[in-house]
Amino acid sequence: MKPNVVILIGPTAVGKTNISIELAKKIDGEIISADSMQIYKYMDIGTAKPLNTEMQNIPHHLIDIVEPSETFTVADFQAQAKLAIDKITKNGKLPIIAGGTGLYINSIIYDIDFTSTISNWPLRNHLQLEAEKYGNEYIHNKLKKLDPEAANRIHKNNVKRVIRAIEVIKTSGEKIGNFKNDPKLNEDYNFILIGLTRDRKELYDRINKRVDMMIKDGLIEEVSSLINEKGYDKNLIAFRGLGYKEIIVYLENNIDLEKTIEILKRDTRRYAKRQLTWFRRLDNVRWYNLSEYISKENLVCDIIEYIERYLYML
RNA sequence: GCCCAAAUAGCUCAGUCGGUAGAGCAGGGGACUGAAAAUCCCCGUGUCGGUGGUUCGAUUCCGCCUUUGGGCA
Repeated sequence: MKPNVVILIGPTAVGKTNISIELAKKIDGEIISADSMQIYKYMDIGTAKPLNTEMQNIPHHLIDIVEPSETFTVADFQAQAKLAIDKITKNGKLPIIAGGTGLYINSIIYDIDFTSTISNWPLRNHLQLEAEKYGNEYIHNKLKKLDPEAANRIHKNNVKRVIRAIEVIKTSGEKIGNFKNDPKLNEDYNFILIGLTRDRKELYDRINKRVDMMIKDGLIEEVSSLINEKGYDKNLIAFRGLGYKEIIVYLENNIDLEKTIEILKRDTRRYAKRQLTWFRRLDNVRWYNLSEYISKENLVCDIIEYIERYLYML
């Protein structure tokens, strides 16, 4: 008997946190966060982490698990999420993976093997410098010689991915996989995919309001305390997240706060759009448009009905 | 009340020596296998304020009207 796993996806600010907790209460579930920023400790306001009061005693996994200075990757997420699924299942509970990081979701629902393609930061940095020195074309040509298919697929300006493709073939001898042509589903679990969305205008409205709330709740103080009091390097990968990178620029350059807030709102809107693009592509997702629901209760009822029907059919 | 200027994409504006128009921003679509809240690619038809006139032809020139700035009373 394969474990059942509910996967709850949707763009930022759609209302995932709230729905996931309501759902968990009703179906005796535990939540696994699939969020590349909420894994970091001390980054609370900017990542819109659920408050303890919001969680209502529902266990949450993979939140606050590493320091901002630590590196954490999809591979780490995949390994830990799978452990969490097994643990929750063993306890007789239903795992609910909820989050907006598309790559993390893919790492669970598709059978992606990360064991042989380790990362090599010195090589990455070296290639990065080469790209800056000799141009994007230069390292793209380099990839063309090593892995023509990957070079064909990856745009030359997407330096980050060109570098990763070179890294993979150099460290493992294997070519980087092609998700598109080979989407093998992970057969170890039964996935029930649930997508949350809203009318675009309403979603953007919620994003704008949430950014205003974050500022009111002390986002600026959070960022400055991480850097000035806790002493974290402002160049950390963790601080490339939304809300952190914009506020760091603001604190350093003394630019207009209104302007900073506008940029943060815009960047968050664009992020939500990218998330929707990512999730739209997944098959077998049951979508719910929250703009069409009058109450949260109705929505949760519908979702539960769908889950039950799904499990019954197995 | 009089004089001057402006009115063009959602916004800010450019432009057409008369042959129905293009930038930035906003916005939209897409890609995605160890940084992913990252990274990257593609997308511009709009009664050129309204209405008459001149003209083969007006968004462009002229008149009037409307609105918005500014100035003079």
